[in-house]
Amino acid sequence: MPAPDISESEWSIMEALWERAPQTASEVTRTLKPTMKWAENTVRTLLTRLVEKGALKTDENSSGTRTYLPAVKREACVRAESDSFLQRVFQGAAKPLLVHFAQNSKLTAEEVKELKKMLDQSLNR
Amino acid sequence: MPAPDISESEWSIMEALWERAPQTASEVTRTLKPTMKWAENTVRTLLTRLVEKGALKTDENSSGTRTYLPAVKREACVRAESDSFLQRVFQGAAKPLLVHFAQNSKLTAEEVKELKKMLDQSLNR
DNA sequence: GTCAAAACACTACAAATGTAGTGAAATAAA
DNA sequence: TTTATTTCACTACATTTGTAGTGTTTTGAC
Repeated sequence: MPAPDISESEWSIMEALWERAPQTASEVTRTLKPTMKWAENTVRTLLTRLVEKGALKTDENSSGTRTYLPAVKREACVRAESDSFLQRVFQGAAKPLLVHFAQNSKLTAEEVKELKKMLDQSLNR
Repeated sequence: MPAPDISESEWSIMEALWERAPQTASEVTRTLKPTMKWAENTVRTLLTRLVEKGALKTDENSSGTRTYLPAVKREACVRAESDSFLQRVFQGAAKPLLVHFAQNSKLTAEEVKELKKMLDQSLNR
């Protein structure tokens, strides 16, 4: 069960279902309506593809309608995407990546404090 | 000149040319030969596509052979890719991203020190 | 000048992605 | 039960990506 490849459009679907599951196709459509202006059939196609990829599972609910839910954990997908991004853009070097995002993000003092703590912890581990 | 979309294979080509430019198609092929085992024509196709996208420029060199060189700065592409990744996988929230990479990278004490400094600097700016 | 080697322009073609449309089947409403 | 609505399975189709092959044109080596 290696985390499947999830394309950009597909991520939106996954997020909706990681957020709340199970949902029917029309529920997902309504959930995403404000952000993405997709036809319902587009959402259905993406749902089907994600099931084929093994990223989602599907079920008939009591009333006979099909519902969808994640088959892979968000964490696993985030990890896979992150690794691939790290390789592709930063050639696997975490420090430059961290530098980039540290420099380009507006963080609050609070967040900076937390991050510094995390960094320290990452050392003796 | 918004940074063009550069696919995974294309990144390898770009890296070679950001590293050293200009290079002819065969030079790029030789440069990448150890890593990617691509036919020379594959490299040529990618070079052509990158020129079409505006990511590379091309020139006849004195001896009549065509040479390639970057038309966009690595920094700009890194930024574009990073932004899109940040949106897609972390919904635009830099802190979780930084937490993720801080936790999943083995950094040296030295690197941690530098990063903490960067974080501090990112504050008063 | 002839011929092999290198360079290049075109073409190829399958898989993945984005984005639906069509038509049948099931369900709810009248 | 006839009809309108919803759900779904299939099909569609243009782009992008990965990965070359073919065939022509140059060019460098005799």
